[in-house]
Amino acid sequence: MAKRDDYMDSSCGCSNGTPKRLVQDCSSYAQAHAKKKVRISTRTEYTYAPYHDGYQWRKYGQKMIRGNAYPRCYYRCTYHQDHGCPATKHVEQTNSQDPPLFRVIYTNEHTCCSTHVSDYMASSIHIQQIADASLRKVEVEIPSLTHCFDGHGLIKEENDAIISSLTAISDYDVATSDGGHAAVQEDTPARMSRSSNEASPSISPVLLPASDNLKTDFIEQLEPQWFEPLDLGWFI
DNA sequence: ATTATTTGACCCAA
DNA sequence: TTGGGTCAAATAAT
Repeated sequence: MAKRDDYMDSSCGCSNGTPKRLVQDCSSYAQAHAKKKVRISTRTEYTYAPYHDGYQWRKYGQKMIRGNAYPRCYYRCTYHQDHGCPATKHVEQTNSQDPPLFRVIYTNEHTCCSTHVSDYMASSIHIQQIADASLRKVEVEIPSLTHCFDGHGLIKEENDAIISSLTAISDYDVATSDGGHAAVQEDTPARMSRSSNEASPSISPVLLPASDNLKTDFIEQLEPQWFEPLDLGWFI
């Protein structure tokens, strides 16, 4: 097995193209350790979905950090061994709210561009974050509504409608930004990925038109705390 | 059987 | 000596 410093010599050639989030700190700095041969880029993000950033990660450790209530989990790129990708990330929960907010510290850029998902998929993952966060918040505040309709839940259906409508909006953006090559009605990798995610709600393959009313209602129901970490600027 | 995760041990900089 | 980061054997999941 490669020693821990072996991959530090790799160059960081490609941008990772992760979905937009609240980026608190984005910096490059020379490590204090003299034996490190390259500058190591790091950035810290806060997100409600630390495990869905468009890349595949493998956990290699977990540690309780002094002064923290929650453990820090260590992940490296799944293709670390195959392609020598140097990207790693640390994930730690920052509070006990519902949904909990996570701090994610990314170290090094991906060099395994084969793992890089399209902006389309990243955007879809972003939509999923918004919908899931919205669903969890409503379930906490109005738990009785989640038991409507034989347990399938009114809220879940609303959630699916939100996802469908937001996806339609996103699809329109993609279709108009890539010269019309995006096939809105086809099953996309993003949609297939979502359907295979056990934590994700099911999504109808039939896309609903993006309703201005729904869009407006959705935005009005969101409190400012949901805008900032999820960066809804692109949506508004 | 293969792949991913868990977790105690180890390394090393501060 | 301490604490953060990583290793690697054991275990779990697929």
